[in-house]
Amino acid sequence: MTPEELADAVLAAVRSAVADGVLALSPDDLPASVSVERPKVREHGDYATNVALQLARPTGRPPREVAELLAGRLAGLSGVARVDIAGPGFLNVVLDDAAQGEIARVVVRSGPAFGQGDTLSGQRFNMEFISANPTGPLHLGHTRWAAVGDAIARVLTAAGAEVTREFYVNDRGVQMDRFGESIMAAAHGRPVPAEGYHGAYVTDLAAAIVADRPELLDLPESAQMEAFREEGYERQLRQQREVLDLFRTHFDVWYSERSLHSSGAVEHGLERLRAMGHVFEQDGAVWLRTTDFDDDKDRVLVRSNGELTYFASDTAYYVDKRERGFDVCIYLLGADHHGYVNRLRAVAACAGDDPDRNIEVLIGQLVKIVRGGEEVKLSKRAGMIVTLEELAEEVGVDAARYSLTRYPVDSPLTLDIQVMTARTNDNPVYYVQYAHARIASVLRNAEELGISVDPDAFHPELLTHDREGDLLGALGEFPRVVASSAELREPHRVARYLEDLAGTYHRFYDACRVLPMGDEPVTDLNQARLMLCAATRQVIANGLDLLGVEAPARM
RNA sequence: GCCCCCGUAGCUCAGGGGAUAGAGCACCGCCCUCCGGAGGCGGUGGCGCAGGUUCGAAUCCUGCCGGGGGCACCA
Repeated sequence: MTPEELADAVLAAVRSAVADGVLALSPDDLPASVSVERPKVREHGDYATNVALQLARPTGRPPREVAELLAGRLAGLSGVARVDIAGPGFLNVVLDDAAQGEIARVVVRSGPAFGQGDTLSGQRFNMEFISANPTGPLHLGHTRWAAVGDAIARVLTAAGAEVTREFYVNDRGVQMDRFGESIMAAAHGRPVPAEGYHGAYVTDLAAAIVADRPELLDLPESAQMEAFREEGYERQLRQQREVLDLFRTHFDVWYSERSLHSSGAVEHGLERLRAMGHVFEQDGAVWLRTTDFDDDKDRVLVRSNGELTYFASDTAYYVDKRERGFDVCIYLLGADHHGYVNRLRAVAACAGDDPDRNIEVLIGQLVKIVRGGEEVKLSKRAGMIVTLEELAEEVGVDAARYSLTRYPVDSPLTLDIQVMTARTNDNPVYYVQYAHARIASVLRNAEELGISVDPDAFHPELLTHDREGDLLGALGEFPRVVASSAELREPHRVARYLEDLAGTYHRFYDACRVLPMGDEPVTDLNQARLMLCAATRQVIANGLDLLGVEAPARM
């Protein structure tokens, strides 16, 4: 019996108690769902629910009395061995061994689909992240968003949502000209302007462009700058895409800011806001009255010199996303952009949307990187940057993605390159992958012995050992971990769960012999434990996949 | 000045109102007669402070203290 099935059964018990008149509860107070959780302490049963405590107030009865009413109804369920009332009114449910062991069969039968749910089905999400300027390589901060944004998208998809990953290309604005000027200067061997881009990549870019198109050097100054700018743009964007592909982060849409302007989307967006009545003119500029919706100050859309602001693009872009049919627009931004939260939410409100539903701005704290405890300084302007590419090469894509997704994004992060490459318990990705490889090895050995994983020849009631029960319980948690990770946009929960699961497996493995020893005959218990191994392997693989990390059969 | 994030074990961090607050590292002591020791077992040790809400608070609210980040007709 899975926890979800038990939760449904508990709810049914509540409903029947109300229908029979033993529990006085108005329909409004009937809970939509009940919480069933895995207690931390074994003595508290396989599952515990606090419904009785929650129903005490609306029914006007002491919690333990409510608990007793429900306990009787639950005890009769098939698969339930015992129901205890504990503490203030918890219901502690003990499953019979067969009902608990069934989870292994469910997992193996479901395969890669185990853990997927439908809590978000029917909802369309636009997940925008990274959105870097195409003026340089992706750096460490982008790397965090690449890993986390992609993992959020995966988790949302697993919860049934339809997700589009989108990268907004900031290919408009003065930084593009600075970029072009920088490349042009480097191409001529001149010093790059102070306001320009100074990384070594600029010199490389200039050399590559000149090698391919030497005729650019003969163009007049301003045409030349534009030519270098456009060449640099195209190459830099391509480089970003290639590196992201390598990092297993694939975008569905690369949305150019220029196209937003050339398509008329900006005018259209502004018209929309004007129609909603939140646009006004003052001091020769056009403003959006975001203060109508909790922003600190109103924001300029069109400067007094007639130029559109970056904010105007953002605004039109949001309107455009919604018109493309997305229910929820998620933005993943760095902490240095936290001031944008209120104004973006205000944009949604100005467009007539619900800022609590149609837009979500997730703020990620910054990443610091150290090497053996010594900080590696980041400065894009000075050219001393740690790029996504370098990090992935140095520590590997798996270690980088895992290390970046195992923490909540709202906590600042310090990563030690030495730890990320360590093949020890310091490095959780190895701990989890090792568990997977270890199981794969057992499964290989089983195959050589002619023992197959067969859900039809499985005796769940034989899994009676405490360590087996722990493992089965942990496997049953996975779908809810996925659902809550999706709901909260917190994929790190999956990582933490996997670490816990790996530990639970190692303890099981240590206590329970899976395969027959020597030339002993193959027993049903061997088969049952093998099924448990196969189920655990499946869940680890499914979980790692949600993080974009590989599940190796050998290491 | 205003806004955001963070204060949990010696260190790095988990803990979306629940029962005895967890993990890894570090330190001490154990476990190789066969399935991967990249593993397992045991020990030491903690919620910044003060109120409030609740049957119940690390978790929610308020204030304070301490640390980090941010305020634009920049992009």
